[in-house]
Amino acid sequence: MAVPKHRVEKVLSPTEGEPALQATPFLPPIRHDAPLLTNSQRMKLAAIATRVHVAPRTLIYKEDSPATSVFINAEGVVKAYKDMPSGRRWVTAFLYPADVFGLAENGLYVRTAQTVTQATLYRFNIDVLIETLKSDGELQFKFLCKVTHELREAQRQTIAIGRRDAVGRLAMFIGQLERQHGGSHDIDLPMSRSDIASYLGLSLESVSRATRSLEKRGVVRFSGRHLLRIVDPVQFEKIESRL
Amino acid sequence: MAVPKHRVEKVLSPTEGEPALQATPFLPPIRHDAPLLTNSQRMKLAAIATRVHVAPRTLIYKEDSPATSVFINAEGVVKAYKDMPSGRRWVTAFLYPADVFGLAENGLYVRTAQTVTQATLYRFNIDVLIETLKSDGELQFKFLCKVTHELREAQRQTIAIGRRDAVGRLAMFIGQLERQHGGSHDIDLPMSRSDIASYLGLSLESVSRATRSLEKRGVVRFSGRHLLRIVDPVQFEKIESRL
DNA sequence: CGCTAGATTGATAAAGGTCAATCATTGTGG
DNA sequence: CCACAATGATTGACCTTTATCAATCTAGCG
Repeated sequence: MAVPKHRVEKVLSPTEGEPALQATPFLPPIRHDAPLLTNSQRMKLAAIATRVHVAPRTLIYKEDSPATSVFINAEGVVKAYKDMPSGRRWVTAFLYPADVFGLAENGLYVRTAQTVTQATLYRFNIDVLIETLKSDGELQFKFLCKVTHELREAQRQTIAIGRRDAVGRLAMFIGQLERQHGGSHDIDLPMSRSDIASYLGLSLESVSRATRSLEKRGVVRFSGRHLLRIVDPVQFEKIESRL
Repeated sequence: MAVPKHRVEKVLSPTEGEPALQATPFLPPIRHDAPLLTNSQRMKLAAIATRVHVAPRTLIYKEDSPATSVFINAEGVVKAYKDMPSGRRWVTAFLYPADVFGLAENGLYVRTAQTVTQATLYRFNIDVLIETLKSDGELQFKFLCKVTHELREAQRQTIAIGRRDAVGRLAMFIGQLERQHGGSHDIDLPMSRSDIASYLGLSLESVSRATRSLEKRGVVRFSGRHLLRIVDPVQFEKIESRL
């Protein structure tokens, strides 16, 4: 990560309960809200990480550049995207707190990562992290669970994208965010309509029409462009899961 | 896996070079064809696995059933799918040799898995595998690389699905298979058109029209319904990567 | 040799993409 | 504090593309 002139990156000291990983493990016990990492594992990770604070819209790394770091998000939203030759942009993932990102392929980053909101990140040197994981089977297993979890989420997103109707795609996206917010019906959409469109494989006009449609039907209600409430959860669920 | 009357499953002894895992690791050296696992790692895995042979169209496990095994494919093609409430079926992945599948979520399988062709599988007891991985950081790291690799592939598929045009989606699918076959321009499509449609989020009619279109344009040539050759790789590449 | 599941082809209608104009919001400088 | 610029969002008209429904065809297989 380049450090620009006006210092968008600040190094901070580690904090209680961080870094965290969110995942549904292979085997029970369930506890969706239970932290995946133990306290001592968090401390072990914190000891080899740098905790940094980054401003909104900051580039974290670029596609195809040499990968030196792996990140765990502690606070804020980050987007990972790929710019296609045509000029079209694909947002492949939004990273929320307790998400890992920056896993390289053959020493290079696969996507470009950029903050959406301001964010707090734990940055790991990739070699140090790999060595730490190899020498601690229990800790590495947590990472294995996490990546598997993200694989399943990616496949779920594929299903969402495969839907033909824009309203359905948007509903699935909102549903993801709802779960992210711990099931609250008040949901924050920090990203732009254009980012949502790039994520859902829609034109931004379609996203706009879809939000409008949900609002008109009385399913959701917007307060400004980035805050919404699901006012008819039953109807919402029906739209979300209708395939 | 239920063992039916006419014995679709046969237990065999391990074979040289198996089980294998295919993945591009985090860091170089590259070598796409290089095996991820060392000989001794393969032997270690073979020692805790059962090698089974299964007939075409055999159900391996069902969605939401208790997960007891993890599988590594050694030979043949397996599909993983989910049946939606509407009756629509989503094929989320085709598993080829050196692919892992059956990674559970909270003790339950996430998809249904079924052989497309006849297949040879290495079956692991999930508890035994987890213990083995936890106690061998190097081996577990190979699995971490593999799952990360599959995560990236899943995201690439999402991009493919996001394309609007049927011909483009099909081209990306054929491109995947081409890479799977080690870059040969002669490609085997063992799955049905209907499976391809479910995988690409298209109607099977659209898949049919798309194959027809590619053939008419002289980009590919079919020999029967399950064998094709890319006769114009330049044109093919153009269609595949046009976004 | 006919039967059956899978595949192809055709006609129609629905849905989103695209282009273009307008509106809203945020941030900036006077 | 306000006016204005600039970016982002919305709306409308039109067009392209695919899903759907229906009929027909083909390849395996008993």
